[in-house]
Amino acid sequence: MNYESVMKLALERAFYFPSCEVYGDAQAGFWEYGPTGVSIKNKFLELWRRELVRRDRMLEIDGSQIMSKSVFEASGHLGNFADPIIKCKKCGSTFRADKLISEIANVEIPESADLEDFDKMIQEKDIMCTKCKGEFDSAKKFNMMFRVGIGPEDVEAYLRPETCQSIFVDFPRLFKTMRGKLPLGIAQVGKSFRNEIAPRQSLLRLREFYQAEIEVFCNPGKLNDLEKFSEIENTTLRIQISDDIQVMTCKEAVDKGVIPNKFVAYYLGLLTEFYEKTGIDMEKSRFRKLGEKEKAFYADVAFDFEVNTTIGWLELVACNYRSDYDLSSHAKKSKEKFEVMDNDEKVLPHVFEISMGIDRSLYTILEHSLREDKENERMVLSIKPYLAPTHVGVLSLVKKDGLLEKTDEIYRLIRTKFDSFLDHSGAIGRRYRRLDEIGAPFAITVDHQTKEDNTVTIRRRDDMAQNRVNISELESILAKETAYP
RNA sequence: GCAGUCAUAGUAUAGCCUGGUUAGUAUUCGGGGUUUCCAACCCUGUGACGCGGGUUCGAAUCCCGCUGACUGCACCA
Repeated sequence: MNYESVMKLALERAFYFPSCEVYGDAQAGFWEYGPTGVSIKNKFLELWRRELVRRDRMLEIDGSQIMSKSVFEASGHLGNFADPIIKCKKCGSTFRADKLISEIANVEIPESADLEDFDKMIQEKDIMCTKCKGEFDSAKKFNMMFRVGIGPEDVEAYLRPETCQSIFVDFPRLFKTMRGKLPLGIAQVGKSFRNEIAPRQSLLRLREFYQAEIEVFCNPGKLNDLEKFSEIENTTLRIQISDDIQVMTCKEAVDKGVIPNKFVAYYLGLLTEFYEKTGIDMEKSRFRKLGEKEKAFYADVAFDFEVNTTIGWLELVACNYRSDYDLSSHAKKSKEKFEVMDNDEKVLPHVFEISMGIDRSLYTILEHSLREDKENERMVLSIKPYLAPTHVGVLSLVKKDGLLEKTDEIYRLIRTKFDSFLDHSGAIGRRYRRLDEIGAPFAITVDHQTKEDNTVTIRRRDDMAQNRVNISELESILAKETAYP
């Protein structure tokens, strides 16, 4: 389905909707998850925990969203996460100072240069606004981080622009107290905040968004010395090489040098196995190796996991080999020790990061799962049962003849075990359609026969087929059908 | 941030040009009835002009500002 249909469903069924929408001064880039959206998000994260965190024995933490200024001085965000901008005094157009100067005067000034250097060059070269020939105001830094003031003294601090900084600063304590051994994965789910210039397209470009990040700390001398690589060596990856997407196993990718080492390949393999289980159409996915100019300021080698949607390729995960950039910066700034022992060797670990965009992943799952069943005139969200916001609808065929009471009884039996929805009102077909739209994989219907022999029908969402089972079997059937893979 | 288009119930829309209606329609949703296994039908009810200002006797309609959405450019750790 397309963006428009997903958006319509999201609004109608409370998957997600704009934040503060009753007020006129609501700002772009902030969206809320409704009950249906939260339910999918929780299940998606549970799958993530199972397939990555637990599988790989990672440690999960939950850090602060507000972090001190020093953190971002060390991480480089205060310096690098800001763009030098200049604004025309006359028409108000804003430009990237470094880009404009290189375009017009053909002089390269690094974006991290002092602001005075930009002003000087603009004066020297007599650069005017390209739109209205107006004069420029002096250059300013636009930092994408949200600044906050702590306490009555208004002490400078920032909302984190990525969740991983707490993982880095917590690393020494975690390694010691959790009896860490390299390679060690530390994971975190939470919100990050970026003051985007142009937030767009609901969940796809937010100012406040969810990340599920994993930082794997490793011995840089042992990137090809990884026993568990055998677990995924035959997992196939789809990797973009020049203009083609090539399909190859993790092992082949390493042997051919497409991926620099087993360590990186291992995690790209895990990630692939995870996304296969989310129901995203993997035929529409690719890993793309980023060029020098595209990479983040801290990344050595970077692969983006991207998925093709109706609005183009969407970056769902950034996989960055950050080397010792973060740990050495924090070590230097904090004067704490970040080296650890790896057997007899003292090393400052390198970091490989798997930074997942949750909101974008959820959108993609919705887009790839939503389909129109024209034959039966219905919209169906064919989402994996273990990700469905409602597992099962519990319906009475009619309200009278004691069926309502019987239905309530069955609902009470399963409501704490599954996400269940009780519905008595209206035509049975309408109630089935409603469940189809929010992706409930099953519907239990109580009919007259139920009173005679204690059986109910179970209807399957995807093919509308029904079969009759005894009430005593319900729990085990549903448990089996909605279980995580 | 720039440019263009746009903003009316939960959703999708009509009305705006040419100012005056009880703001229409479809669907959804609540209550009731009837039928009972795939959005049927009948009765009934709830529900909207993004926010702020201006013009006018009178503004959903005309004007200005703001906010948002969409598309393109720029940006994107």
